[in-house]
Amino acid sequence: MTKSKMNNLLNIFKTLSDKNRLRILMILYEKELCVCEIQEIIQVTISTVSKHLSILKSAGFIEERKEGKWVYYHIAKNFTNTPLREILFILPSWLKGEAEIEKDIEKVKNIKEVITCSTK
Amino acid sequence: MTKSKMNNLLNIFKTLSDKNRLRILMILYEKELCVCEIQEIIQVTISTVSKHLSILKSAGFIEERKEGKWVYYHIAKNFTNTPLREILFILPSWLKGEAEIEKDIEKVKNIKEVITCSTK
DNA sequence: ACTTAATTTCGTTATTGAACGAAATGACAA
DNA sequence: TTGTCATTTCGTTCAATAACGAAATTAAGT
Repeated sequence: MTKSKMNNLLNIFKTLSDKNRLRILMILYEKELCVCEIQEIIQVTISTVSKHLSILKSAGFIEERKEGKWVYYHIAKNFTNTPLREILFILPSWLKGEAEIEKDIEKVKNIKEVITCSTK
Repeated sequence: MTKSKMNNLLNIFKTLSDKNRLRILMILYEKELCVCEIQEIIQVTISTVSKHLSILKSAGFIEERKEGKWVYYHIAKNFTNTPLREILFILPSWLKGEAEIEKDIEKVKNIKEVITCSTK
């Protein structure tokens, strides 16, 4: 059963109506990251990060890739619909220069190559 | 005190996260309408319509024009920021063909030229 | 199998937001 | 100024959602 355009669009807007989800999207534009790395940057509990990721994923914004113990998330490459594709394309331009986002991106760059979530 | 890009964008997405507000926007693309005409179409109480309109207005999506006893609302012509302008431009294409929206638009076309809110 | 680490799920709490009806406000006409 | 109609504001109720910690799940490595 296919969702209506209306419900799909509402789901997209609701997904984007949370600051931490926008922050997560913006850091994923920079680099594919695992849950614990995202938690390092966003600074909420791991369960909250996981919940945000599941919301972003079910709306089609991000995709996951499992590798060993880790689950990596990246911006979606396969788009399920037009609004999603167009928003993913334009979103970074809307938040460019925002101080909080720039800080997060800076943190992404300082994340070590080898994952060391528990031995941070 | 200027709002941050982040808060502005969040406000835009929150404003668009409600079905009745999307319906109101879509009928206003068709034609400038007063509060009671919008109520006729959307079918919620007048106070609820008024609340939605104030939210749409404060986010910059619509503007008002007072004429006698009536307050007419139309899609904004003066944009306060980039995301707003771009979304207002593209939104109709995202909801084109949606059954519920088409029905609302049909109702707009059948609204009489002379306003007769109380003598409907 | 057993332990450890990463992630998800569950149950709870606190906040936000949509809807309603009633009361208040604003504008015009008699 | 009084009455009427359009709209907004206020107070309340109910549903949705973000956050947390604890428990459950999943995947290696020993």
